[in-house]
Amino acid sequence: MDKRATIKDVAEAAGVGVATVSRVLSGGSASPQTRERVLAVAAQLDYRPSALGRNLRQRRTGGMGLLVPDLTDTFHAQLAEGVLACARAAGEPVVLGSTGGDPEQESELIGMLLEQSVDRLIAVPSGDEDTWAPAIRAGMTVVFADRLPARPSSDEDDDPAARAVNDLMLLDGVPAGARPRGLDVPSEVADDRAGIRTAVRYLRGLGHRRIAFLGGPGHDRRAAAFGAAVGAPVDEELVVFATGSRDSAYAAASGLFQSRPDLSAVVAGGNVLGVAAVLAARELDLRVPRDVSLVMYDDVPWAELCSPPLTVIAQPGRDMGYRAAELVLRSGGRRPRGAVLPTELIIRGSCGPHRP
Amino acid sequence: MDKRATIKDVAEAAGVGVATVSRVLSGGSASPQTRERVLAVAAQLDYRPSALGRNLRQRRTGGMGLLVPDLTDTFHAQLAEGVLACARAAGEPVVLGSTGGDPEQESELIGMLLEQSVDRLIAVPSGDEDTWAPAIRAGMTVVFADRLPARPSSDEDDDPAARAVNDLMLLDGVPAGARPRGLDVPSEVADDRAGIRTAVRYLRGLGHRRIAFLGGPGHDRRAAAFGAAVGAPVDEELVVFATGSRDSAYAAASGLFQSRPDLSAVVAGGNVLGVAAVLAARELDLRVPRDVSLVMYDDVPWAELCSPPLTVIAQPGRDMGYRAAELVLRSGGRRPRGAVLPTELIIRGSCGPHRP
DNA sequence: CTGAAAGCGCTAACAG
DNA sequence: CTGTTAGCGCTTTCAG
Repeated sequence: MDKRATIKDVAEAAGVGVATVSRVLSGGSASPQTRERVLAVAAQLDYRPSALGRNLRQRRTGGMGLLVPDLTDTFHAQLAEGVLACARAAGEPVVLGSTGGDPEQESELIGMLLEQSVDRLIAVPSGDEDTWAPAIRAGMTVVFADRLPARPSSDEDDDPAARAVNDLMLLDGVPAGARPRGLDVPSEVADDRAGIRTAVRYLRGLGHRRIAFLGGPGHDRRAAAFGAAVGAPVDEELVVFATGSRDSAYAAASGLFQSRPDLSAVVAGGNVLGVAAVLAARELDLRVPRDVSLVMYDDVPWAELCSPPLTVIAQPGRDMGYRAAELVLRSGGRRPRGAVLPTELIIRGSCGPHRP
Repeated sequence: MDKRATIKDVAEAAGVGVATVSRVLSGGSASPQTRERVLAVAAQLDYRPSALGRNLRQRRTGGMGLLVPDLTDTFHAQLAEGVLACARAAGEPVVLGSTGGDPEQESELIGMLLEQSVDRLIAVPSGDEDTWAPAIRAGMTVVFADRLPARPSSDEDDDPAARAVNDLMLLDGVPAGARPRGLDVPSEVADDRAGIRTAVRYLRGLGHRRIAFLGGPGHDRRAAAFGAAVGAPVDEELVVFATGSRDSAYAAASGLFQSRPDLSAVVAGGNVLGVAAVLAARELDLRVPRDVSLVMYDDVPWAELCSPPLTVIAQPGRDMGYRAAELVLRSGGRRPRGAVLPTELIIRGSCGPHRP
């Protein structure tokens, strides 16, 4: 009752060799006669092939790893649900890790996955390309979701021109592999350029001129898109970044509102920043949308909870995860580049006309 | 560059036997001299022991499985983060599965974990004890979190008296193992009896008499606690259950408000039901808290987003997950029974005095 | 079409 | 203290 039947048990009970059992169970050739008998015995013994044996033999674990910064960020949870749905359909296990947005923890988790011989990995990356190079080199099939790793800081400083080019390509969703010295990794990301542009245009149409962007780690593409959407010259003070924690997000939002009372609208780069903005505004007695209009990235179930309900830039988190999983599973054939998924501006009640 | 070094490589390079390498790396005895050499070579070769080999040898996979109904339920995400934090600290992998609240999918995932020889499992169960018996029988170490599996339906129907007793014991957090014919599984759950009682008393103190309970799958204990808190006779119409989807939650809330316009307060058994209640109330032009007071289970980051901010029964989701992981990892020694964790009523703005 | 045999990388006896 | 050896359960040549 405690120990499971092995392939050997089945072979003996069916009066065949283990190889035959293996073939039958993995769809190899066998006479209908034998096949039936083996299948019957296997069912009878409630035999389940051990992934352990198979994995060792094939020198790789099936399934995939999934690394996200923080599951309590509802968007990441949606993405994870998508990955899990695809994995479940494929009968494959998913090894999950939460990095807390910390490149170091990310590295450690990659190491752990390597140790487990998990050679397929979906990640919402926190570290830069240097963090990810080892994983690629180790032969892992990785797919990035939601965002791409930043370029190593040394490059940024050394070569601002290259960085600018890179940012532009980033915006267009050009895969890193096509970028100079980048990683060759497919990815599933949202069309941030279009998403942000639509939002900014919408706010402009409402009469807003001083629009701020409130971002978090990994929102560089969105910030760049914001810059492009508002057009030069960008008021740098209106682009602020938090560091990842909810407290930091709140502080950043609060600081923004206080230092720039002239702003009339803000675009939050993610749902965590969105709630931070609402809370900070409320604390400062700024009414949404009367005093300040707000558009938040991510359509989450509780966006409507706010009154008025939040206008959002929806991105298909679940699809993104599902597609990333499909991609990483198809590592056999030609590797598609991944895709840039559409966003949608869902207008609810958190934006109003500019009141001078 | 592509293939990793094996223990054999290290042994050869260090001029020792593989057993010695194994010993050194797992803290066995070895002369300082040898130990140092082995360590040096291992580092030099960037050797990482393969979990595959070890697992097969030990006929078990390290780490643990984690099964939750739905990650986009923020409480489950918090719980998962707790589990991941503990696992990360222990360097153990976590295989995650999302059941969608469906016992059948749950069974399949258990089967998948069995196939992977993952013999430690933390679960927020959806199926009843019959669903879980196979896992236990198979020798898995399981720990339940947040809730316990329901008793099989046959028992319920056959023996209402036993069911009543069981409910009471459930309320007191008596582990299933101590209940007649129950599963012997440790668990980490919140003190629902106290949590609900505190909330009901609070509402009573505000003058509310017609208080409803809005529950979802797995909220039986909370419903029972609610019954106990309001005292007999319980108005059965004021206790309603949704089936798991957000739509169902909304429908249940909406139906409740419409069928019983006399109710003045509702206790939502989880955050999903909480937002459903807010949305349904808003749709029916019921103001919170003027027309209806609301207390929601789960303190989530966005509870304050609502205006007024939601009064909640907080339960330590992260701790719950962390503790469950500790418990399942300590499967070697004596197995503690788990614990009933405290809840806290956090009063914000969604409850007001009863206005007749 | 089928069986025997050789390992995958590792640990746990068992000798030396 | 250390090396040799025997598998863990499975897939995959390679003969038959």
